[in-house]
Amino acid sequence: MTPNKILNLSVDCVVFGYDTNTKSLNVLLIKRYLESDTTKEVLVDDYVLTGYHVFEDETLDNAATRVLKELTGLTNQYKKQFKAFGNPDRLSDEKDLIWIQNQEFNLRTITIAYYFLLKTEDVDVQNNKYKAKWFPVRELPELGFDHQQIIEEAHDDLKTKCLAEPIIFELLPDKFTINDVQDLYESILGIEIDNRNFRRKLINKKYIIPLDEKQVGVSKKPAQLYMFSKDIYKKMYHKNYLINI
Amino acid sequence: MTPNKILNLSVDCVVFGYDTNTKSLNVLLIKRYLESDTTKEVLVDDYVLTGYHVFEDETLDNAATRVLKELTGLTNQYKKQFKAFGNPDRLSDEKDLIWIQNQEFNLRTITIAYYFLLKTEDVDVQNNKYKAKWFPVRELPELGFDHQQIIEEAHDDLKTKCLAEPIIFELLPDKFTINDVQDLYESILGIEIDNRNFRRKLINKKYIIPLDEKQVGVSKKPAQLYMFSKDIYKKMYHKNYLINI
DNA sequence: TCAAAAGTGTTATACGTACACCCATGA
DNA sequence: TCATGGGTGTACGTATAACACTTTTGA
Repeated sequence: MTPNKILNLSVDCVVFGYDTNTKSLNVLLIKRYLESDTTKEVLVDDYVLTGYHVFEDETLDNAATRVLKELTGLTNQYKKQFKAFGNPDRLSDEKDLIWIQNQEFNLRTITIAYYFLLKTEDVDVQNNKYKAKWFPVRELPELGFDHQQIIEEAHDDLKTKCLAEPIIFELLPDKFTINDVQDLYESILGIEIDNRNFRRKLINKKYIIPLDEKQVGVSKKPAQLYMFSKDIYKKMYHKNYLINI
Repeated sequence: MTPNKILNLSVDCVVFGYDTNTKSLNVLLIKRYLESDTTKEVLVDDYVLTGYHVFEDETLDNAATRVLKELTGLTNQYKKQFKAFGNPDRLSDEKDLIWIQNQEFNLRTITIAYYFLLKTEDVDVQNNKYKAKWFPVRELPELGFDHQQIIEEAHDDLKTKCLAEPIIFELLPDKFTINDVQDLYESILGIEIDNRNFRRKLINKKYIIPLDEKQVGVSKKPAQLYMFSKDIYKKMYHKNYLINI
């Protein structure tokens, strides 16, 4: 027996992935396609976030985790609930109405939006049953519902958050170069950073640990690899109340 | 005709007020009291946040604004949606079940939590029909539902937010002293701040404007009054991407 | 004149910012 | 040997942190 869905409540997941090769911060989206049975006219052809109803006996966090697992097979990724979206007209665009008309879906549905951080290459998009596809966060396709807005707000939250907490490492492989970290910050924030200053800053952190390893398989001078120690970070961490207004 | 309530969806409002006299950051709470008709035994005796169902045709933000106005008469206060709370067991404490048994209320209700910033003295608690009362945020009474947790998370969000944005002035009168601002930061953050350093820092901001006025009616040396200019702040503001991990 | 709170200055240190060239490597 | 990206050092200015006494005022 399947659990009961709460018909007016869903979670939507903004899945951020970073591709160290293309240096691109990506969002994972699902294809939405529908054509008329009779005229073959294309009725819906765009992308949406992955999401689903919350079940009656399930926490919001668990619903988001379940949805991510269903799409990617992944569990234990960094997850943050960042905003609820529930305007009465958020599903009332014409193609959205066509899309949901045959589904058990309340027109006034509130969605609790989460974002997840992972590595683009951890998801097998080739064999994905939802035809999930990565899009650079600054080159999004046409999006259904209010998902454009949801992604923008997730990205804004991520921008703020990555300045204050070491969540950047959730998007990187365990072993990374200093330039990987810089490239990732530049992707997220949309800015350029001075390499010398950034490098010095990062290397001085005790929780950025140089490994006895260098890159392999690169066609140029291989770079020094580092890892991030969450343990050392936690031990060293003390909240500073710097008023910055 | 009254609009239809969405029975499994509510907003709850954490109303923060600052009392410059007692130098106390307060939360506005509503009395909950019920005794048995037969035995006169006290069944429920505690406090809760102000909140209400969202109406079918209403945005979440408007629902929160409506609830604040209903309780305080105030509109146009600083407002932030900071988290949704929707665990299946969040209303299942015994006294909560007693309290809601005669109400049109779904046991699995999701609440969208907001906080508001205002001045304690702007609310007339003497004649308040809900018996609203201010409590210092560090001396809260017994609370119903999951409202203790909601207040704590609101307070955490406020702590972070007041370091990065000039929302502190939403809690102060239009004319304030430098020490008022310091006291308020100390109340919110629960820390002590060096007066000389704080004073210099604030006075150097161009949007903190000294007035040709001093305090009146104080029994000691009257302090210089200042105001905050949101216009100048906005003009001067440029986002700095200081990585602070 | 006294109690209370307002207001004031200096120094050392850390951090951010600006800036240009050499080096190591694999192809 | 060359093209590519990795890696390095200095100087300056600004902001923070630590620290204690004098001044002004109303009562």
